[in-house]
Amino acid sequence: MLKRKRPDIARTLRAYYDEMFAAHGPQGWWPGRTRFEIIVGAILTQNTAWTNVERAIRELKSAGLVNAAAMHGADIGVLASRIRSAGYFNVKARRLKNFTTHLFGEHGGSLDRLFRSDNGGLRQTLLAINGIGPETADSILLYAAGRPEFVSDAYTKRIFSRHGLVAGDADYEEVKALFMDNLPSDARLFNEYHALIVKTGKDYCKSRKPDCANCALKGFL
DNA sequence: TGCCAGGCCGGGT
DNA sequence: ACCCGGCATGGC
Repeated sequence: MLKRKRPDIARTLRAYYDEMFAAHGPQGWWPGRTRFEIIVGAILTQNTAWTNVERAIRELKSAGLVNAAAMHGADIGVLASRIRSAGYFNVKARRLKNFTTHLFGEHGGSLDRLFRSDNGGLRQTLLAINGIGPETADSILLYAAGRPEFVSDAYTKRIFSRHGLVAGDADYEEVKALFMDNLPSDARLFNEYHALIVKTGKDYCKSRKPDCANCALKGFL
């Protein structure tokens, strides 16, 4: 069913964006130099603090492994030991390999070719790779491929459900749709918006309890 | 000292 | 279609 764009929601989302941007300024995302590094970071940061990911990427770089060919050829045990600081290192080493296996198996190792390919949708292609779920796929699409896909995450759901804009039990696609349906399809806007949400979310509330007394909800926006 | 961090998968109901 | 346990390090 096609949802009509609601002007009031659109204005509210804009106001939140403006408020966060005024408070924090441009975030300069994604924190990574190359498209491949962005993809690696997107996988490594799954349920993990970014500071731990930074160290893991440094370790990979010092071994010359932050490029598709080198990572594809690397021993999975070596990979795991290098990304140890990011946690779940055995799982994530496999996920990195799953990605490069697809990249070389289907696109000759070329990100350009992967991003150009559109057999049934690039998002579906990414989601079919074991270890790439909706948030990781959208992060790759937005920050590496430059496509206008809004990235949702735990912060987004927490903040915007507390503000009554999505249901507390909304799933990933539902939260994403709030933004996709009510904002212009603009990769630069989506880029900055998600980054600002993460920045804000980190200070938003230390507790996950909806009735947390220390929650900054009252002072937010 | 426990709780939390920019999820996702696989097996069970 | 949900629900849950597992995966693991480092910071506060």
